[in-house]
Amino acid sequence: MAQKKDTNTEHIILKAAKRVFQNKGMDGARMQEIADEAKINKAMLHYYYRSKQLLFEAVFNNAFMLLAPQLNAILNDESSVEEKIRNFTTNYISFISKHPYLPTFIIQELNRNPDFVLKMKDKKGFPNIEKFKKEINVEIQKGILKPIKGEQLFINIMALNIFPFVAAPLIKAFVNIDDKGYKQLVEDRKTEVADFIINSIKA
Amino acid sequence: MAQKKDTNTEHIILKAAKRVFQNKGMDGARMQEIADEAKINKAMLHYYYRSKQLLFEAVFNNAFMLLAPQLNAILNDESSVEEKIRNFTTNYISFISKHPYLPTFIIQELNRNPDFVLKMKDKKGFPNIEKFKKEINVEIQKGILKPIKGEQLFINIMALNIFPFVAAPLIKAFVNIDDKGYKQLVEDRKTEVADFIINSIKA
DNA sequence: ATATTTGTTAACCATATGGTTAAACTAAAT
DNA sequence: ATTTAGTTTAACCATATGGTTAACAAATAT
Repeated sequence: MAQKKDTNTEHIILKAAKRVFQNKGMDGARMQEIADEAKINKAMLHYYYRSKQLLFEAVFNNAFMLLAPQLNAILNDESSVEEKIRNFTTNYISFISKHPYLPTFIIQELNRNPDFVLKMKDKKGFPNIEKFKKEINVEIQKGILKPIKGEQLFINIMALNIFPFVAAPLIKAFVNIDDKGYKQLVEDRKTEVADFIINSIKA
Repeated sequence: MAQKKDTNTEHIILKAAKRVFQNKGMDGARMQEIADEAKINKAMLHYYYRSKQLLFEAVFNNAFMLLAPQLNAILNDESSVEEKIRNFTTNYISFISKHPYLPTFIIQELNRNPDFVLKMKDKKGFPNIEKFKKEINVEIQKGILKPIKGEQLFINIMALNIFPFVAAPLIKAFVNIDDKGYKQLVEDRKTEVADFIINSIKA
């Protein structure tokens, strides 16, 4: 029996699909374009992934599973809240700078199909906020932090870190900067954002 | 001569197109679906708007021109920075709660076609950040605010206000709340977000 | 060696889709 | 009443698109 060489063609397809789905989204992506990108016959896409939907889901799961550990870093880490925020902010911005498509892609497709996230919730490794909430409350009790709800703080951290990537074109226009200026601005945020948050919540 | 009744059919089409484009985006939207939504013949869409692209642009400009004045409120208002942030946060969250599709739609389509924002920049009423930056610097000089770059503060304000709407499905999953809980959470943010920002920047 | 399974391609198919056309309809102007 | 110009519809068209098929090539098992 000939063994599947899944490492080769199948992976080439996935990488090509990633590039195309990232840029065009599910609706805008074309199977032919993915085939061209992978430099193979269009039939191969169906041979390995059956349908556009399944190929898309492979790409989406892949993207989501890349992002989830980043969030778990802040949620399940053992350090103090301040340390966690500083570490997360630097790491996350570095990480996304290398994969700038990721947050936009995930958010866009979840808006298109909100049920999608329910499938994710079941999988282990899906970010859970409970431990983080407890730690916030402990530090509030200790007088280290001002009172704030863990949910709201978590959303604020996400917002300040992720939004600049999701809204990049809008920000470039409003702040009136080119790609270089934008890159610098994002780089500055690695420390700016952490300071901004810590300033706000420290008692 | 029969007079154009542009107010009627043309407007019905635009409203239907708005609903469909909001939910499906340019790529996911179908002309037939818009026609069905408007309860008219598909040919009418082309009669009044020539092409899908032009109909889409009508919807997009409409949406953008609805959002722009909201941002100008904070950028060109005469009150103190703290007042501006408090007013903007309450008003903006109220406004978007009534049009929850708006930010997602605009951001999604700008990512699909970043050149689009360049056309917007020329139009008068396009948000400009310069006055806001000066006012920040003045209040920093006066010792009212801690040092912060106007651009970064502006991005932070945008992020904290807009992100929860753009990433609604993600947030609902992470924070593990239903629609009702999400609504309450957003309602709370009308004051939470302003406090969070002010806490951070006040000297 | 050869049968068998797996990988790959070109050609094809059904349907969806944006867009067009020509004719019918409506209502005001003459 | 008839002309005139805008409005609306059904039918149509060309092309794009996701997906399939059948034949062929390559690898593996017997």
